[in-house]
Amino acid sequence: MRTSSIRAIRRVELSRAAFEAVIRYGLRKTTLEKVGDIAGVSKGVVLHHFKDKSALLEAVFRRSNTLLSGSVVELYRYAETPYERLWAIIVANFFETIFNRQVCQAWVSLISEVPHNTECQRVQIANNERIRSNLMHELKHFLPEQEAEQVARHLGVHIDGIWVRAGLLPHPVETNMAISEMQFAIEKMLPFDEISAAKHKEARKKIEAVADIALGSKAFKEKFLQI
Amino acid sequence: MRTSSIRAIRRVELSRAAFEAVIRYGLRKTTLEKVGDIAGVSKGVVLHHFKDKSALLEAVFRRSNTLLSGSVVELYRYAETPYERLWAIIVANFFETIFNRQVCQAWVSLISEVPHNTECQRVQIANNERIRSNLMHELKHFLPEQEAEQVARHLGVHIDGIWVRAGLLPHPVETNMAISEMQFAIEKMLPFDEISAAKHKEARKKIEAVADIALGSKAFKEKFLQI
DNA sequence: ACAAATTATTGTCTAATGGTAAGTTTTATG
DNA sequence: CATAAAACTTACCATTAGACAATAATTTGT
Repeated sequence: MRTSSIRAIRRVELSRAAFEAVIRYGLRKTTLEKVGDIAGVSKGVVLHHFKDKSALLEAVFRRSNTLLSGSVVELYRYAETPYERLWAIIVANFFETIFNRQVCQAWVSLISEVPHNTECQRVQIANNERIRSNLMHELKHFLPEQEAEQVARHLGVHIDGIWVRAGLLPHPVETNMAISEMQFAIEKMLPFDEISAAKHKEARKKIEAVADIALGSKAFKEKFLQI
Repeated sequence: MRTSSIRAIRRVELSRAAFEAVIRYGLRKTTLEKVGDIAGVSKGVVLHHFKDKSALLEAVFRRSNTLLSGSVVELYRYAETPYERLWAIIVANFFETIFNRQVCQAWVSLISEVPHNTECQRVQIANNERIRSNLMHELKHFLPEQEAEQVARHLGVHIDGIWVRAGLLPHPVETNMAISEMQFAIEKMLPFDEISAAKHKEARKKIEAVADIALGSKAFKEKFLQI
């Protein structure tokens, strides 16, 4: 059916517009009319496709999380060892396309919706759990189960922390800076000898190179910016 | 003059009411009228004392940060060694009075104001910088300058991360859990032998005991809940 | 190809909200 | 007590979220 496809397209257009509105005006000053203006339609259309403002924000929230998890999945495809997969998770979470001042600011604005919106809560928890489980899967190769769990939780929380900081600080946080802070934690928390240090270094380098091609490609960006 | 003191009292009452409103309804559903209701005054009074809604939220933001830094300062008074001062910073940031689901949720809601409100930004940055500098001061006793800086930044960011998680998760995050997660990071990032391990353990224990008395006291709570 | 049904879109209406401005009461001070 | 300043109230306006009905476009069944 094309009807449902049109509906799907409109919903995507509108949540993109809402995302843009949150970036431009902040959550509190984002109105349905401004969202409509950005999307080039009237306010009524927005409410035709989304039950209410909360439902729209839910969609925006889900959209930005899909962006993130999509990047991880994409980079994962090129990672061949536990070292590389670990770095794929880190690098994907801080790649410029999604980790930049605007997106982080929007994310910081949007999470304020979580405490009083169970659907956003669900999305957020699923997202945390996914990253934790991804990390856990790789860390088991380097650490005993119990310690791997602690490190996985630590790294997951720390990713959130860096994102919040990036959204709150007035100056942009460099991708390289963020990844290096994660590396600092990994070096302290994983067993490090000359061999593993070299493997980590190599893995980070390879994954960063792959990311520029895989996540930076026009094809991937378009796939993402449209869906 | 008593006039200005009345004004000061009202501003405190109103920002407390606004804080309560954010906890109850979430930032987006917090209206000036609801704030007035909680404070037992009409909406006009709120706007008489605060230029507009942004100014009110700024005050709420500043108030919650004062709560936090006040706890650190208070606990610091009882800490006598670098170990104890380090743990005072950690424990103060996660003491039940300020680290609980409601307050964390309110904090998560309020930080969405930061990106588009320079005054909130100023407060937030000052707060981050204060904690970083506090940590740095103690960590210099355990690590060389450069590494101490990295660890200080890491711990500071991680505190934010735990706060965000506590605000986003549907179940409460235990004080003990949060502090133990910080301890995990400290154990990994500071030099640990039998002697220092014992000193850390002792310091944490002492400071936690002191916190129950110093921060849990009725006098301190009243001083805080009123000012 | 065409009528019926479904879907997209717009415009209108209401209640609630942020904010203003004018007016009233209370308080401080000479 | 008089007067000025501050605290507070009320009435009001523009904007907003959201409901709803009317209209245009599009798909589907025949």
